[in-house]
Amino acid sequence: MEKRVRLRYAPSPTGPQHMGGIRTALFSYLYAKRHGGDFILRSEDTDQTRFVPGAEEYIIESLAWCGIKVDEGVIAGGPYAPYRQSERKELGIYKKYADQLIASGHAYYAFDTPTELDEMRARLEAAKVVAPQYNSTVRMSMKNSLTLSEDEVNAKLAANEPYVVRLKVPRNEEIRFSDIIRGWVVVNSSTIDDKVLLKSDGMPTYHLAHIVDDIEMKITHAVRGEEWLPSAPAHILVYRYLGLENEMPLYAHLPLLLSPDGKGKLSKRDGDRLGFPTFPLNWTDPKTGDTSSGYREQGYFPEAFVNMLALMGWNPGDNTEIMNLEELTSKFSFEKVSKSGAKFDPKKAVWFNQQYLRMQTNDALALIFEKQLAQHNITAPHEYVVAVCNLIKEKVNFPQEFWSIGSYYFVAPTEFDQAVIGKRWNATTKAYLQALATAYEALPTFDAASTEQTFKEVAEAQGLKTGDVQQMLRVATTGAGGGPSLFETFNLLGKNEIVNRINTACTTFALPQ
RNA sequence: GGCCCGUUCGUCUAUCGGUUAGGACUUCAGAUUUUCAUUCUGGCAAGAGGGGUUCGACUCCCCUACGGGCUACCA
Repeated sequence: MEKRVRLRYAPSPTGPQHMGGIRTALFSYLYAKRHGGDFILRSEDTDQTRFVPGAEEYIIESLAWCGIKVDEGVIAGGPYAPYRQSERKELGIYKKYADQLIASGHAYYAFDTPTELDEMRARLEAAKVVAPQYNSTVRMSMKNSLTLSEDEVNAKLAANEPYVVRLKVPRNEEIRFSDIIRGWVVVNSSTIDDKVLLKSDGMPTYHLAHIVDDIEMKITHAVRGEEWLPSAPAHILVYRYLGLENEMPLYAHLPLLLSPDGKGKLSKRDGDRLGFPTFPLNWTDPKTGDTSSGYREQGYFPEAFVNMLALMGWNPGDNTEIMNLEELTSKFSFEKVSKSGAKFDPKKAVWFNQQYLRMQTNDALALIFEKQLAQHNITAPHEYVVAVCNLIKEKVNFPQEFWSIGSYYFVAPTEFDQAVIGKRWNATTKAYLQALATAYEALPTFDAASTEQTFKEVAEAQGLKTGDVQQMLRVATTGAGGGPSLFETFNLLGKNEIVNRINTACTTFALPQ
């Protein structure tokens, strides 16, 4: 029988998850759902010094916003609860596995103090050792259960002296494993250090914790960033020494998201510097009070964000680009994940949002616009707002641009495009607008067709080309030099409003000397 | 420095030994819109370099260069 596919996203709650983390979660989710399996959220809060309040809630809210449903995990609960490693420590499972490794001779106690470790590194560096680290050669000159007598070790343990448990990595052994994305990776064990498995505070490190939990939670595929590739061989060793190599999940190391200008992996600083969000949601640092911007607050549709993220390092194999979560799920596979890092392109992100904005119904957009209007104490009939959205949605990338581009549909403009006025406003155009106002006043029906017709007739009567006066008419009535169809706009605003605005412009705009 | 991973248009990518190397973003030009935006059409633009293997290499192998990651009692 096929094993049920189970993937987890296991972030450390040390701050907000940035878009790269969300992508890792997304790929895990897509694969799990593609194969009818489970998506689990686990909190890897083993570093108590770096714990940030609110970070866990943040990640849960981020996933929810993206439409990624958690089957089991923190908050959601499930058969393998608890899903927080700080709570799982109380179960004694990490210690149990560590003890097993010590018993089988694959791990050992180490009593070295931080100072002694620093001295060791300084010594190695001074001796120009190629790879200065706590390893098979160095450990024999350190304070641990390999160099101390059994009595000494027991005495230290009995005296509650602080200790860590380290993995006893063999010297000069070839470790090979198959990564779903990269294929065979071969590493010599001499390049790996004796990783700390259990810290002196009793907490496991990531190296032990994720393995124990992946086994306990029956995880079948472990998806994580490429930054974990160098320590993967050590993880293979742990599985091997635990006798669990056959139950080991398949690893998939994802290529990294890179900075747009090619300086390393994508970071919050890149976003600040280049002006785009790196987080899914706004985040306010509880310590400093600084707020980092998020895609949601920037006006991105979650579907656009997810779509954009999915296409960074993955493609469906054809030229399809616009895909919702269901389509992504039906097409996802690790075979189509690329091996190389992907530079993030903020412009393409904007393009994705534009695509999704246009897919929205006018009704849905009106609901968004109405919230903005309410902030300006404006209420308008829903049908009217729907009609306005229909006109202006082709001109924006984000919903929040609605107000800045379309406020004149609700209030008379107070600011006018001075560049156009400087170029077009003169006695001739003024006379034209005055005549047009009079003609509009007399119109029995005031719709797009009739206002356009009249606009042309009056121009012709005055011997003017429509091109000479059209933009001035737009500025006089909307304040802006460009915009949606002018006569459709007139149709919405109505005769009185338009005539008033033209007259106001004629009396307030100063003629050039 | 050491170790690991990678390398197709400026960017994201398709190609799984034989293609005029395709698409998208960006950009440019034209058309439409009596403006702007949209839309449409078209253009510019790529296999890092050097060796092999092969009838044939972007595709397989090696070296070099470049890029990235890791090198904590952080994940």
